[in-house]
Amino acid sequence: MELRTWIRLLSCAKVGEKRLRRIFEEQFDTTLPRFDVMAALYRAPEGLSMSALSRALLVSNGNVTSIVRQLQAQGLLQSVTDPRDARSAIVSLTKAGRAQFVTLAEAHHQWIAETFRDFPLERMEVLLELLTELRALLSRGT
Amino acid sequence: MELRTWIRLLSCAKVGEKRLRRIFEEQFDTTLPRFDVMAALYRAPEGLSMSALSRALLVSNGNVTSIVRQLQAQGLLQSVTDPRDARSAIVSLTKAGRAQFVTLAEAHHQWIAETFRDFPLERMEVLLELLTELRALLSRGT
DNA sequence: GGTCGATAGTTTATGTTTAAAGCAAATCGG
DNA sequence: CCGATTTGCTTTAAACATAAACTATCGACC
Repeated sequence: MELRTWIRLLSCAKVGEKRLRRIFEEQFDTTLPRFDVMAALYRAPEGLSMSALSRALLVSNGNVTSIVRQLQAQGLLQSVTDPRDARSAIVSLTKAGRAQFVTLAEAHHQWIAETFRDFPLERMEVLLELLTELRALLSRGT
Repeated sequence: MELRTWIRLLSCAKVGEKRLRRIFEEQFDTTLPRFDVMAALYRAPEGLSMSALSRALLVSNGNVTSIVRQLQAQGLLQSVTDPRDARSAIVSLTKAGRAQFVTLAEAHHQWIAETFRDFPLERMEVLLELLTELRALLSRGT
């Protein structure tokens, strides 16, 4: 039963990500990881270091490097050296990046609203609580 | 709230997969996708076509090609042309593949048992049910 | 039989992801 | 002040993943 629950959770994540990837790809010619980076930066207007980004997104450091580079090439984010620490870069969204993110977030939200439309609110509350509990167990001993 | 639930679900999947990947990598020098392929084949002793595999695992056709090739190179699975249809290959685990899978599945099960140890059974039941319901919504209109 | 569309797989181009190795700057212990 | 370690980030190699283009076969219809 634990196995079934785990597999079902993975399946939900996979199906949903597939859908979202397609939306971002078809409608906006971008990808989910790029959206994730932009979302993290949108929540941190003062910017984030590469390490902070990689921690926030649960991806490796090298991975962030390449995604940031692409977004930077598109002019969606900027990177400046931290005056306190010459090793560290502070990455933040540009004006264009914020505008682009708002558009993407809108589509994201719309997909979520539509998908969860028929999911009763009180069940959603229970689900959120159970997932929170599960994540605590999963993160145990990290 | 729907957004938070969705994000939390993704987070659970990501953290868990990270753990599992590490276990498979460190202890058995293999990967999660290979395990997934082997699991699907273990459940189908008579074998599966490439298309059936890719449908079962929710991954693209070309992706299955490369993973199968690697497992084949390790002698863990075999591929024969379907006598009914020369286009189609029937892939199945070898004896060595089944033995290897049993070992991997054991480690997998152990990780799940340990992770979910403190998750009360009746909550687990509710979680499984909610995830099942959610997956139905996610798969809607595929 | 011969053509035409559909199906099964592979290949290719692009992108994501990790671990590990490497580099440069910061920090710490003497 | 100065070597040793740590920390922040990039690079590299290998694996995974997709979509799109391609090859080969099958089936159906004439």
